[in-house]
Amino acid sequence: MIKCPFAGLSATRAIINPSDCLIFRQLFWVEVQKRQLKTKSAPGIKFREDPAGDHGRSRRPREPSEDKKCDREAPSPKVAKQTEKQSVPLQKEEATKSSESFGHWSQGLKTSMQDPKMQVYKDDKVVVIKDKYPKARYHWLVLPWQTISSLKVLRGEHTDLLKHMQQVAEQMVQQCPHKSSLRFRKGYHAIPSMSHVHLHVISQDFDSPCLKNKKHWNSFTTDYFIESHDVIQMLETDGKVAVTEGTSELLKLPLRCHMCRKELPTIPALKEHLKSHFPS
DNA sequence: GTTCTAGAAC
DNA sequence: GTTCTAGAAC
Repeated sequence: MIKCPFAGLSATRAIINPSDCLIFRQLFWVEVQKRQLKTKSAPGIKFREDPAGDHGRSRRPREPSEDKKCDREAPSPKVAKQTEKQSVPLQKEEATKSSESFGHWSQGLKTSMQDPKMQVYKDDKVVVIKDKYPKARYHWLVLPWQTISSLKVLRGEHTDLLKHMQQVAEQMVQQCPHKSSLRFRKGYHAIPSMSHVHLHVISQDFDSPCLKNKKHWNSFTTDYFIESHDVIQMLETDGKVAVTEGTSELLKLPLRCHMCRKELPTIPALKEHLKSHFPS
């Protein structure tokens, strides 16, 4: 049995065949639309201002449990709220086996994807969570339940799974209330910091206080970001994903606007420049 | 991945 | 003097 992720839809369903999944998904998308429209402030989405006005620059001792989420509120449980532990299909047990690996920061996605409060969509193959530190107005991660550490271990047999991830990613775009005014990209970081394969679905405004440095910027605006379509194509033609040597050097490139290619000297200057392309 | 901070850049 | 970055630590 799997629990419906919506507070307002508390009925449980057993996912026993694909048509059940479809019904479940339809309920999901309807609910997401309703809730996003209800909570949205038109026309643009404003990030909450840092109450201290210092954008996290204040110096104070770090507490282990602290989780500032780059000066924003905690991820809203509005979209997907679950109060009961659910059974998770496929390889959860396998992932849980190595419990000590969950402690390290690089394993954080494995923890987040299992957290019902983080999940905005799930089916028998994948789960979608909001990026904990979104680098744009909309930034989701699509993750397979199957434990796949990185692009390096992907083989031809994973092609269908990656196609499904891309399909779900596109559904996330389509349910976005601002899809007509924003451009989205779907892709993978060539050399991700976090373990567990994850597909980024990110709006191209890059309007976020969590976008703070050159690495953030270049990881989404250079070839460090590999289109989902290209990864799938590599798997189909070569049976593996080739990451070009020297890709990590792309992170050090000068800051360049992804819209007009103008080079900007600093992150603050870049952010100011982006306002001309994406007025709030 | 993020936070923190020394020191570079202005 | 302040702003900003880069790299260590986590």
